Amino acid sequence: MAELDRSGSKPPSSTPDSDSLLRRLAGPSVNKAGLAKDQTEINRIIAEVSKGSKFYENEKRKDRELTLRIERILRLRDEAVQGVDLNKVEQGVDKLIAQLEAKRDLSQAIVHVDMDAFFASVEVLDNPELASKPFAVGQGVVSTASYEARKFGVRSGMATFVAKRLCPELIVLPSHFDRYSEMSSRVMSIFRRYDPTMCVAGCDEGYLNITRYCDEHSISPEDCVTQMRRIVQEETSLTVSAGIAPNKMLAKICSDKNKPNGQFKLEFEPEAIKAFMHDLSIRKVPGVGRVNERLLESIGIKTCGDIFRQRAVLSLLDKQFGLEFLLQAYLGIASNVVQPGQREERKSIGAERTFNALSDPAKIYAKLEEVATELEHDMVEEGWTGKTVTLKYKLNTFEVHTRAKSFDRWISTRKEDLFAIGQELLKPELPLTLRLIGLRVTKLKDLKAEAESKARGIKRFFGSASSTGSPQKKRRIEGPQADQDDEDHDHSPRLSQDGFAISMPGYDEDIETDLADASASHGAEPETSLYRHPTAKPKSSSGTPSHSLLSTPSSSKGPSLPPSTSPPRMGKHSPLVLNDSNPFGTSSSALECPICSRMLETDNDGLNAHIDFCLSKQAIKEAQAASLQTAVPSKAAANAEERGAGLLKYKKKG
DNA sequence: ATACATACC
DNA sequence: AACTGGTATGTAT
Repeated sequence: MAELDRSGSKPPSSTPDSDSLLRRLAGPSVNKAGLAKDQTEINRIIAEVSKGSKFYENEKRKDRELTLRIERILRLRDEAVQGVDLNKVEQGVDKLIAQLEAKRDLSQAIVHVDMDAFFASVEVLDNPELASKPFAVGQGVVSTASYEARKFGVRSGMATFVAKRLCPELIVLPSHFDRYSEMSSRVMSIFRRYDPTMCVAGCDEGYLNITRYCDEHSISPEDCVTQMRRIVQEETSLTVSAGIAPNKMLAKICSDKNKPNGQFKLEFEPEAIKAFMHDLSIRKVPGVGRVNERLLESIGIKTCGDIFRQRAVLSLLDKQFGLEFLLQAYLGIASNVVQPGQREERKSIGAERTFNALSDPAKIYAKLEEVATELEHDMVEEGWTGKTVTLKYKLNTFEVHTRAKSFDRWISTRKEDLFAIGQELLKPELPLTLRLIGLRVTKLKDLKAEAESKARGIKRFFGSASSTGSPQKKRRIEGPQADQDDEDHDHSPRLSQDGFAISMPGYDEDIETDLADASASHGAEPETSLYRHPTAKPKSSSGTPSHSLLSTPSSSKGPSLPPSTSPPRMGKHSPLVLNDSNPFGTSSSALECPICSRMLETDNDGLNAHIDFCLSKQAIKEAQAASLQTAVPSKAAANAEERGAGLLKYKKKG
């Protein structure tokens, strides 16, 4: 039954257990450093262990679909090539190549740093006995395997029961996210000594531009990185690998070259770079995963050098492969812009949870509510709202589906409302057996930025010019959309700033018990219900400035909407009784905050700082309060629909 | 606008 | 038995 498909060029007939399926099952991070066992043997064991499981069947399905897709592409290619002068096509591509080449910039020294087996290394710090033992971090799924475990074929992303089969001695540890987070911050702060504007890419990686540091310290990039890695090891006992190259893509590929505890510098010469890329597996290019690897392989592309050889076909199939992206990979050209991830770049926020398959709607809704609670927490904590809610669910067969709904108002972030929207999306699908449910909000609006700009406005109103030198306003020109990067097609991951999911057990807020009908819970919610999450941390006030507005959408991005907002409801206490005769005077001892009316032992600067803080909290609350009236109607409508006895009922299954 | 797939850590 | 979670992006319709 397990006949391997050894044909190179013809459409592979997807035998069960085809080569590609075995590779698929082996997980995304084969090709990673450190294996000893024969990979085909490993693949065999993995397939054997997974056989018959739902997961396995789903992988088989996806593999079949991929095979069909390849057949389609090959047909497309054969048609496209008909009666075409391939030389002409190549000439066209060569022009494009020349244009790309002209953009090559070798002036910046970019470093990609990557901590070695990060979670595992931290575990060793906390329990040295683990060193030299095969172990893995992560419960159901391996997050990180120790190098010892990797020798057995244990990989991140692998189910732990499979890993156990590959390595019966394997020790499986739970994750300790707080520890990783702490160590991550410590290491990152060392990196920042070399480039204060470094870009953190997940909890164990980052990009630095060390050009300036090297200039100022008259040190070579290699020595700089050697020193940096040594300091990390001295100060944290963690090891880091690094790649040094003229851009982010190359640096990332290079950091993998001498993986545990090593570094690699690429020559800053076009010829050296092209030679480096020429024999490199296409799979090493960030953005080319297993699927694209197989797609490209089907048209004869395994290495980056092959991109050039097949440029005519790629040009004809530009739509499916992305010619320019691949040519840049072939040339080793990519962005060298290194910036800290910007808050305003965030595109979505969500939460999801996997559980043992459930069919009972009540239980499914309970899970949905958990997820809504978690999402509310994150959205409030981080100050976001948005306009589109997407429900995601995974059947017990591992098939994934999504259902989305957009609003023309900013949605409420109350868990009851998120839950109601999710319920509305899920209900019509219902008789289902699910193993995962999730909610995600997109079309975001940054309530913190808004709050702060509001704070600025109010401050101005109070005349607190405070020339005496209150906290520098980081004036940041927003007017003319300053140049923007003219070529930062950044394909590199821009992952969560702190890198960690907050899915820790223990903060589950009380789950309200209205599973069936969320409408019960809102009507007369006292305003104070918005004041949950009193755990506001004072850190927030330092953030970035920005512009105004809240709630009503009008133009979703318009920078300068007039604050049609009601002035902060400081109402009751508004009289700003500052000090006797000198309302805006400089130094005084006891000042009353006009917002929260607390008496503060501070001077004017201190008061201003406090007002900033107070207003930003206040504005967030108001924004959320304002949006409360928003999403609710949709739910009301949904209820109306249901009650409306069959006028417009959702299609019920079965 | 929505659904789905792919990728990355 | 058992196969994550969060975010971004591209493509098709």
